[in-house]
Amino acid sequence: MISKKTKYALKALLVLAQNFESQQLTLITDLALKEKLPKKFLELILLDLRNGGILVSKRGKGGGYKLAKNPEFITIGQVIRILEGTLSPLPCLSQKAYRKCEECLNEETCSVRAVMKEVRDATVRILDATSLHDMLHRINTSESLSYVI
Amino acid sequence: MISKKTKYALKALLVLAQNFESQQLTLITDLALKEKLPKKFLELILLDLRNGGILVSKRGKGGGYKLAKNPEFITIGQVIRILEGTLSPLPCLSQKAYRKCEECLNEETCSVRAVMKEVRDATVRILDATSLHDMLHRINTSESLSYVI
DNA sequence: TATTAACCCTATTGGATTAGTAGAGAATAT
DNA sequence: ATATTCTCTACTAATCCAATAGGGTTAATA
Repeated sequence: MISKKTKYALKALLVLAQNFESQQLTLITDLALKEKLPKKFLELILLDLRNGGILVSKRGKGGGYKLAKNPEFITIGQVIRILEGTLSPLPCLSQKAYRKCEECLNEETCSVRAVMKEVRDATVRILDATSLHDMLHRINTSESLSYVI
Repeated sequence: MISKKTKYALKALLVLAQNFESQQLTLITDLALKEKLPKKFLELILLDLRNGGILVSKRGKGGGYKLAKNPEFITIGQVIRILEGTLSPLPCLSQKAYRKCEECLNEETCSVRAVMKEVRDATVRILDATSLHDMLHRINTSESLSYVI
């Protein structure tokens, strides 16, 4: 399960991706209202995304947030890594946040690890290949909505 | 991330899968010792697996645990569903434990859900296709250990 | 330069979940 | 009987999650 934090982040980022062309800054308040997200909580999330290099902000009157780069170059994988720390189902599989499993005798021959590595690889393949731009587009293209068919 | 509970369960099940041919019962104590798992905690896990239909037990002297069916017919997906409740990254995608996302306006057009559905489908595809028997076999077959190459 | 708008940062909190531990109870073989 | 072994309920400490609170800092503008 991904956390609400991550889900809220993605919802807010999609709004910012829609606004990207305009070059304008968007207020936290507006993001919170538009997506029905708790404002103070969203503040923390946006701060994480900013520190993660995905957003840029401007303080003071006339301030706000916008994407740090084109929505085509921001992937869901990046976002989840910032907010969840990793995409891996086991700590011993994470690139970013590797930790040894203390009860594991031999990582090379651990078959739990081997299967979970397949899962991680499949997940990474999807999430690092899907950008905010892709997601925006996907809403309106029925062929990708397999659950509708 | 999968919980330690699930990881411990898989480790114990793999030992039981190895012992399956013998038709013999295995003691909780032996499973705990062999895989270095906390015994009392493992007791609870095995109970869950038994209630989930994956193990059968016998009490009293000469008692113990064994698999309820052939290791070929026990998948990692089943095990994770018993211990984690679901394989889905979002509650609104779970078959077994569906819950609506309260802040979500329209499930049909939610692109977060659409991407996560891809992840869930890929995960399910792997985990429901991998049995305990597969895992045991995989330890000794180098072609599946992609990280060795 | 005072005001106001907006993000920034730290701390706190209530509740849930995780990862166990404790101990008595029930079944079974000998 | 009694050893043994699983069963069941309860408890606990630590951590994480999902917020909320409130003051601090920055910047525009009148």
